[in-house]
Amino acid sequence: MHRWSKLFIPTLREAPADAEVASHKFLIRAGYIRQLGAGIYNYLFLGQRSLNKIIAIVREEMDKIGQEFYLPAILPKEPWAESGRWTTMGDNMFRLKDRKGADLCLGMTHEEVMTTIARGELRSYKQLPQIWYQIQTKFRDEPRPKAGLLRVRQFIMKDAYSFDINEAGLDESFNRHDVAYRTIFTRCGLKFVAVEADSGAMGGSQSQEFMVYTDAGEDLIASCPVCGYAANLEKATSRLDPVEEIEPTSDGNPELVHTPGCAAIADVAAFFKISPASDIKCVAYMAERGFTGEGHEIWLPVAAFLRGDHQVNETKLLGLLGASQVRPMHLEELEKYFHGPAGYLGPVGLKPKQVTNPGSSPPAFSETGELVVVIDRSLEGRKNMVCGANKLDYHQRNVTPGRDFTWTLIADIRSVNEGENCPKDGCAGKLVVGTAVEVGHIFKLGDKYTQSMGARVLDENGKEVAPIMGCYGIGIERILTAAIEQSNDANGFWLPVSIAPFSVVITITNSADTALRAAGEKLAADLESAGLDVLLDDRDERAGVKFKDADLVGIPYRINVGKKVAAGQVELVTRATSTSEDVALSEVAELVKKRVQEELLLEASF
RNA sequence: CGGGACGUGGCUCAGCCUGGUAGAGCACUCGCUUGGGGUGCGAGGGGUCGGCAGUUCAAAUCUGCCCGUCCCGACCA
Repeated sequence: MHRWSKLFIPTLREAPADAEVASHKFLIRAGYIRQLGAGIYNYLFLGQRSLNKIIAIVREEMDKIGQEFYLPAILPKEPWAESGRWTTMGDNMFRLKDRKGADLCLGMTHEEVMTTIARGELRSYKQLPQIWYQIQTKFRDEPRPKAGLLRVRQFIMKDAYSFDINEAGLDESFNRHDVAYRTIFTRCGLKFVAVEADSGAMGGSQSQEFMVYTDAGEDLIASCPVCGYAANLEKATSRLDPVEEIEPTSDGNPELVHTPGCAAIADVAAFFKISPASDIKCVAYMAERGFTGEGHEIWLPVAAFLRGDHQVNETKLLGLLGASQVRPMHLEELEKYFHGPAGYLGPVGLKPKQVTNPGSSPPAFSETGELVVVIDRSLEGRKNMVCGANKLDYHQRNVTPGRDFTWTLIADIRSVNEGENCPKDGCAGKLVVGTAVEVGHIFKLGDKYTQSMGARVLDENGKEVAPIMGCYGIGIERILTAAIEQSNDANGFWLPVSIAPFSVVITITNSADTALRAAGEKLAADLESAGLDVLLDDRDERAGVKFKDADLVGIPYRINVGKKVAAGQVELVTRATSTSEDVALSEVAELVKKRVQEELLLEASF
């Protein structure tokens, strides 16, 4: 029996000043967590209890498709050196040395270690497929931890890895995770959406994120309310309405125009009395692509051109270039590659590098040419546009892509905007953009790790092949955080029964009244023997204090044992709706049990 | 890593500009009181004012350096 009077549930009347989002404030006020350092938290009794319930659900569903391992959190350098990520992971990896001076790191993900196991043990296609998972603490030295448990430096992750002999097998493993994840998030009571996602610079053919819409989220999701299309903004596309071209002037050929002080898109549009959609904007980057033999970064100059009213999507650009990062060009670099100043950059007269391995990814570029010129698809077929002239205070008009300038690559490198047309054929929907929290991610890795680390099995023809992998993650704390974000009010929050630390709290309104105490004790025992997690609030506090605490800490049901007990009645309060109903003391245990079971069934009935 | 803010008892904050006894509310302890939405009264305990150095007769207060935390951006699951 859990008696509140004996437990450590340090509730706070006020939230710490540095808590911004609801989940952060309430996790602390409700005594779930306490901060130890930036992005480092102690999980107290209620918090740990809730996380344990989440973990139990994850484990139950994962056991249906895979096998649970437990890998170390402290890892030697070698596997990371083999995959190349010892270098490329950069500062996000916590690194340390042992007493002998050997390099170690704290695990931020476990592809390498899992691949080490596969390499050592798997020999035949007959041993495939394999799905291995673990529930483990991960460490990532986030540049900016924030929002309580939303972005932290130590967190619990369920990570799974699949090994298959071929693409069809990977499809199957991927789909099984898709189903498992949907079941897990549904059972946890989350209103989630599965979206197409970017698979990152490491490649991979398919990538899907599980998102919960909330203002506290850091990801932007574009979705179509008509057909259900949903994608991370890093990946989302749209169909653009055709742009009405402006009429050419004079002979229709590019013409230099003096445009003093027009360094911004808005200035240019106003000067020429055109829509920004008829202006070509230039964003100049230096992109990092790998390392030289000596370990120096290789930087590539890149000019990205797109419509004046569009924004560069750097994730798309990175993927296109096979680059690990981009940064804006410095002034002297602009001068070197464009021979012109910022605000007046344009594509005419540039010397683009050429792709030397067409059709391959990532692209390789010729030595000839000065920079990689990338233009967005939306410029294809356009004409008579305005762009910078690579000369201070001058623009050009009558510029037509293809006729007046060429490029290295043409691709979708822009971010969609709310209100643009859904990209699905025949769909008339308009995209909406919302913020969301990522609670899970599944994606097809391919053979990057098995290839580079030398994992090989024999296929049915006796030929050596590298198994292809999928990897699949769930952020345990983020499930709790997202659940709080989606269900809170001024007084606190309420969790789904499946992940709440307790299903029901029994509030003895006056602990000094021995009859009430006895009734509460008996009711708690009854509910407990009915299989429910019960918290008995037997503290010597005023009723108001107990009500406030009960509303705060996330427990979905409350039974008030008070003066109506004399008439054989108690009150059953449903936290989510703040509704109260009088129920016979003799029947309330059965009723609550029924409600709880119904809710669990509903959550499990996906 | 760039920009900004902050650091005073467990929490929320005042005091700092203009240097001179360290404060309030909440929380905590004890007593009484009250007993259905954070009761009321009284008496208490608790703070190297983030750290170090400097200026000064004297520093929470002024100066410098460092550390830490939060927010925006960059980055990232």
